[in-house]
Amino acid sequence: MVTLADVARQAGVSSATASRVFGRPDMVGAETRAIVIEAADRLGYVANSTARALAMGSSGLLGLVVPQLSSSYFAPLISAVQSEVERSGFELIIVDSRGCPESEIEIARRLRGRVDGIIFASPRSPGAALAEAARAFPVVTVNRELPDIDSVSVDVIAGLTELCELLITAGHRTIAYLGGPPGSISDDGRFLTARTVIGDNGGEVLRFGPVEPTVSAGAESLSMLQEAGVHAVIAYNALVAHGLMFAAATVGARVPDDLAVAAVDDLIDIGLGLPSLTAITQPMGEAGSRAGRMLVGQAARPSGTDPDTRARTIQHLVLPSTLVIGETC
Amino acid sequence: MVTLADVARQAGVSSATASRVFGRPDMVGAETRAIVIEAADRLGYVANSTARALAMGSSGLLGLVVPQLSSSYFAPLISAVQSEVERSGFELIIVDSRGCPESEIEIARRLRGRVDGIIFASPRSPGAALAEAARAFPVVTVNRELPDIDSVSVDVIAGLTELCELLITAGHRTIAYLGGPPGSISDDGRFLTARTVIGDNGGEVLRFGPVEPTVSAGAESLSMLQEAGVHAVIAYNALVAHGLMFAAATVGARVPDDLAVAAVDDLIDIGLGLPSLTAITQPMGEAGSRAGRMLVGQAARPSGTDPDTRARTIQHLVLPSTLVIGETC
DNA sequence: CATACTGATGTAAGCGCTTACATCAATTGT
DNA sequence: ACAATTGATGTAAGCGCTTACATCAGTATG
Repeated sequence: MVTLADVARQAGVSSATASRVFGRPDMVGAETRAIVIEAADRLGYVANSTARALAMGSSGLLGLVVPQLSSSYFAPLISAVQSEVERSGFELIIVDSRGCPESEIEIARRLRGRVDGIIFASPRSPGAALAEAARAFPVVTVNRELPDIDSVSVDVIAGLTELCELLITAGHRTIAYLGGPPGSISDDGRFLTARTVIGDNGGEVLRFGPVEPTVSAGAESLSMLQEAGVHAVIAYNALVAHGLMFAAATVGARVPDDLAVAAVDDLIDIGLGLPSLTAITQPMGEAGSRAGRMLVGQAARPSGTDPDTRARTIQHLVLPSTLVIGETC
Repeated sequence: MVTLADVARQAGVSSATASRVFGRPDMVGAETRAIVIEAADRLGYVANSTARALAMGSSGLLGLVVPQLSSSYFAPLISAVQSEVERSGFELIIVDSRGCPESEIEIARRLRGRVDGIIFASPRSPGAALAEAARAFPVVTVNRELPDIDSVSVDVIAGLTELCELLITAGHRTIAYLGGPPGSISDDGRFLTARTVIGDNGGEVLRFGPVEPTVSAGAESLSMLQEAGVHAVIAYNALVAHGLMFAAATVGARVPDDLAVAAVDDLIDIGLGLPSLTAITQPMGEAGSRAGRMLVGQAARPSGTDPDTRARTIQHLVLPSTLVIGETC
């Protein structure tokens, strides 16, 4: 392993100068700089970022904790966070909590002292545990607002409200909400919003599910809805909505005439030639890059500054979701 | 930030003892150990893994470079690598190379000196660049065999051969290969294998595509195949196969009678009530855990040992793929 | 009872890097 | 021509941890 000292010796300068060549090139004479660089890559020098991290008091690593890595919901977020973070010269370490609240905080413990900050995407842990993880440590949450932690959330509620009003305007009074796997805070919120908005307009919401996030689960749910006599459904997920539509096509039910279909996301267009889906689009990529920027902002702040300066205002950024009106309702 | 020294002072021991309490608990008297631990969590001590890494000469971090994070192909691999690596007390840092060969090696440069080893999943970079990245540094490749680098690959060729024979046996002589995005080494390999096997049996392979990995792209490809008059197709991807089948159903073509369909993977079952797909299943999870284990094995080997001991034999592990015969051919 | 051994703890020297401070030559101003 | 300023470089003190080695008491052995 070739070290800075080796490079310095080879170049005939002190290790301080060698260090400066990489860290603050403008502090070094152009000539010396060239010699050092030349020496460095003759020797194949690669900076040891561990040592650098220790000396500088920060690792240049940021953490991103997601409930599920292979989820198309988080994919654009992960990708955006990664770009944003790399743009600022940080490295990203992504950890999959497997949707388990305990492992979220366990991960936070392990990551602390190794990374300069953490983003929790849609965390399921108790707020207190998260707050604890965030004390005196840069943390940003996504889709979860906690009093003392910066956050960026996507306001599905607004889009959902709009959607409910659309359905009401279209004459629907009984509307099904086909919900997702239990344990999701957002799922409850969505149902409640739908119930409130629709209730305020003299309608009624029936909650169905939970169903798995798959096309077949959606397809299988159709009979359930038909038996209940509903003619409008809000599916928590586009895959499920597609399943419903596919099953409807199979049994000869027309969309939207016999069944109006809408979804809370539009993650996937499997392109079966089905009518275009009315769905609430969530700007997860945008959320990711905002969260990334916030975290970089916190982490870059030199930790030595006095408490007053450090006591920044907590930011809660809320991004609007968009209702995209398709042919399905 | 509370350090080991703080804990030691609080506990009234030397920092060496405090260190040992965490690193080699059995070297410390039971009583002292209790006192130190007590002090540590009264103070809320979290070990600084950067410092530990520097002192011990290894970071406890491993890297995994994938061409696409949000790919269902790599999802089981990523997940398995993560489990394996965590089981061994390492942390995993996952980086998305966005399928770009240059960024693969750029990432390798950045990661080096920060992690103890790297897994490249289906790398597209030139072999020389990878070999360079792996010199005197633990590296494992997945789905790419290079002379000096440990690897684990999934032998799609074997399954594909079996598949071709199946099609030949079923009486097909002209078979379409519907290929994926360009630049994939494996895509070429698959086509060539198919051509060889089928050619050896007096058949002929027509290459179509490239098509995108989506259901709609598959659906749109049907007419192309029909015009060419083929009655058997090997799709590089299950989504595409599903699209073909869906389109076939739409135009009244029967599967497998009018068109035999097979796919090289079975990543997704969108469950449209279509006949079960004949496909080659790739054990990506297994590949991931094997690769993880290999890398841990390399990385755990103390780097100080003499060259003779270090010169281990290069391992190339090949996992068999399985041909799962469904109803589509 | 002196000697050798054992096990627990302390001392201090790094790990490879950054950076405040000191140094020194080359400029600049008067 | 001399002090003051500037810019480039060297010196050395850490960053928080691990660990080889020294130390020291307590036990076992002759």
